[in-house]
Amino acid sequence: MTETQVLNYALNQFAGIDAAAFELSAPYWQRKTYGKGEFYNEYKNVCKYLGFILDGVFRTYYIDDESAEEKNVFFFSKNQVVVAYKSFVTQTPCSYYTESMTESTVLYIHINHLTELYGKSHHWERFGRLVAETAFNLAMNRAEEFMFRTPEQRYLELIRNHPDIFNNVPLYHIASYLGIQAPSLSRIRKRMVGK
Amino acid sequence: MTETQVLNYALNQFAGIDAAAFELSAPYWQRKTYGKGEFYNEYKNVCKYLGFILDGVFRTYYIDDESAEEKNVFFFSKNQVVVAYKSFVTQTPCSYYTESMTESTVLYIHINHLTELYGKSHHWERFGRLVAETAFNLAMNRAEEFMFRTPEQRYLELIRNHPDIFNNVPLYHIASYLGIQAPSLSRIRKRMVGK
DNA sequence: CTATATTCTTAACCCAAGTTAAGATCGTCA
DNA sequence: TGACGATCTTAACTTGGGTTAAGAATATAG
Repeated sequence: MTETQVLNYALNQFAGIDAAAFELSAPYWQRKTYGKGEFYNEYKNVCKYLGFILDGVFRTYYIDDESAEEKNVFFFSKNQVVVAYKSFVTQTPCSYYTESMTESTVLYIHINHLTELYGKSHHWERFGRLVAETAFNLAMNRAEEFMFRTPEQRYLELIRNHPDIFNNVPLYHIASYLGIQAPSLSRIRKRMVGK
Repeated sequence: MTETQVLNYALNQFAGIDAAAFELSAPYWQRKTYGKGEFYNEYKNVCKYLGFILDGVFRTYYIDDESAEEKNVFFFSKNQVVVAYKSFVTQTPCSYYTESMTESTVLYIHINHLTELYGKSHHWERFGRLVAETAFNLAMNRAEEFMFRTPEQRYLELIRNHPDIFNNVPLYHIASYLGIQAPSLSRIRKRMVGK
């Protein structure tokens, strides 16, 4: 299966993009590989591309002014869209950094081309709406994790729902994602051995 | 100014809905008043209406299975849209309760009518997109408050950004919204007197 | 204006996460 | 294999929120 076929299949699964609709977009997709630590988009940059991850893991993080600490906000992995959503849809500077945590491969499309596709086919409009809903769900899930769950519950849910991330990311990055310090995660893990 | 004019003006401000586009929607808007404690939408119900608050304050809350506690998720007040967004766009049962905290007046429209309007005018499509973006921003802001701010910082930002809510809602509801218990909020307030 | 309910604060104690620094473990590559 | 860097755990101590229950302040209604 070629990379283009992988993309076509994934877009079909995600938003019912059929062969004809995909054909419209074909000239616009570009391919890029990222080294470990390379940025997909940086703080204060406007995110101009929507990416589809063929392989690899990305993280979006915030740098706290006061503590100067990095706080992980989202992880994105294989067969998912990677984008700084708010920056992308409003074309305003981003508050976050999004970097590759591994060697990664991405197919990406420019916002102008995507906007063009919206006008050409309701399949692509549907895609746009589904990306918006996905972004909302991602943000809302994150809010709910913090509002309703303890760090220990968040840790267990991460393992259950995102084993791919848990297995490919150092624990100190996991801790940051869970909103706690590395020693706290160690204590949680130790506590849980008894259970 | 009639209530309809208020609505027209607000929709124009929010999404550039002009007189002609508003005219299309006019037959669909209905009016309802809510007593204190009355529900806009309940847990397990599908949210079928998008509301515009002419007057009053609503809260959306979650009931924690374990603690059986109510946890406030969002407040909605005058001149804002009130809706259980995820339930509304996916037409699936809601995880939350949304209730009126005061005597309130709402103009609301059924999802089927709104969908109809999407097809009739790009102004309404634009409105739909902006509601989606608003919902995303609301959820993302909430996630960011919990990921990056302390309870004290969240308290100060609530006062600064939403004085209308701060001034019209009992402190124990504020505490719940901030993700802490009432005694903790009291301690925070006490600490701050010195500053 | 008092009685009553609601809301807010306080106190005492507990517990989990933060902080800092040291040391253990793991991986990797020369 | 052995040494270095990266990652993970542990310890000791601090800090702030949770919990419970009591009491103070504030609204509201009769």
